[in-house]
Amino acid sequence: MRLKKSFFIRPTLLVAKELLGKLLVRKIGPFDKLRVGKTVGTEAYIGPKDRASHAFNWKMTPRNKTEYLEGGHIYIYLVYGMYWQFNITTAKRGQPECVLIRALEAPEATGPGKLCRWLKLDKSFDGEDLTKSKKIWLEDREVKIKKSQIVATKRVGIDYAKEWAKKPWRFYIKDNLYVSRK
DNA sequence: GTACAGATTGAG
DNA sequence: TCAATCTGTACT
Repeated sequence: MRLKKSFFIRPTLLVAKELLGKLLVRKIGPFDKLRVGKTVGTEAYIGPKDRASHAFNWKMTPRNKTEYLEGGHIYIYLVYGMYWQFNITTAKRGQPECVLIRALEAPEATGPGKLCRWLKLDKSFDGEDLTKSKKIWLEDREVKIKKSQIVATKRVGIDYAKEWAKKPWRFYIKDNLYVSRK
């Protein structure tokens, strides 16, 4: 069952945690080639107060404007000139908050950059509505992830954000092989 | 117009 | 440890 708008329009930290264990479904190309992966790692970005967020201090640029969309949309952007980052917006329209999908349970998708390459996601998906799209969406599962299975640590690659870099806003499923980095 | 850092990755 | 690689942003 596809996740509805009401799932995403909730506190970002809660959405980040509850996205763990959900299925990301992607249909590719004219023949609807199917790629499905369980979400096993996420990070929350809560602009405008979060220094690590692109929308810190209400900053809005052509790049990050989709982060201001209503919960349930895709915010995708290029980092380091070569990797796409797949984010899902949360909260109400005008609130620049989102969840970065860092890890799927798929051997081809180790890391957020490779994840997008595997799913063939790029700028054309920026602003896509996950609750309506025919190409990509999230599905609920019978199996719920227990609280004790969720690990919270600091986020990756944002040391410049000083005290915000220490916030335990990265969530992943304990002992999952596809989460570990290096 | 120019300069430069960055929500990463894989090779060495 | 470090380079690849390029967009957005902040400068001049």
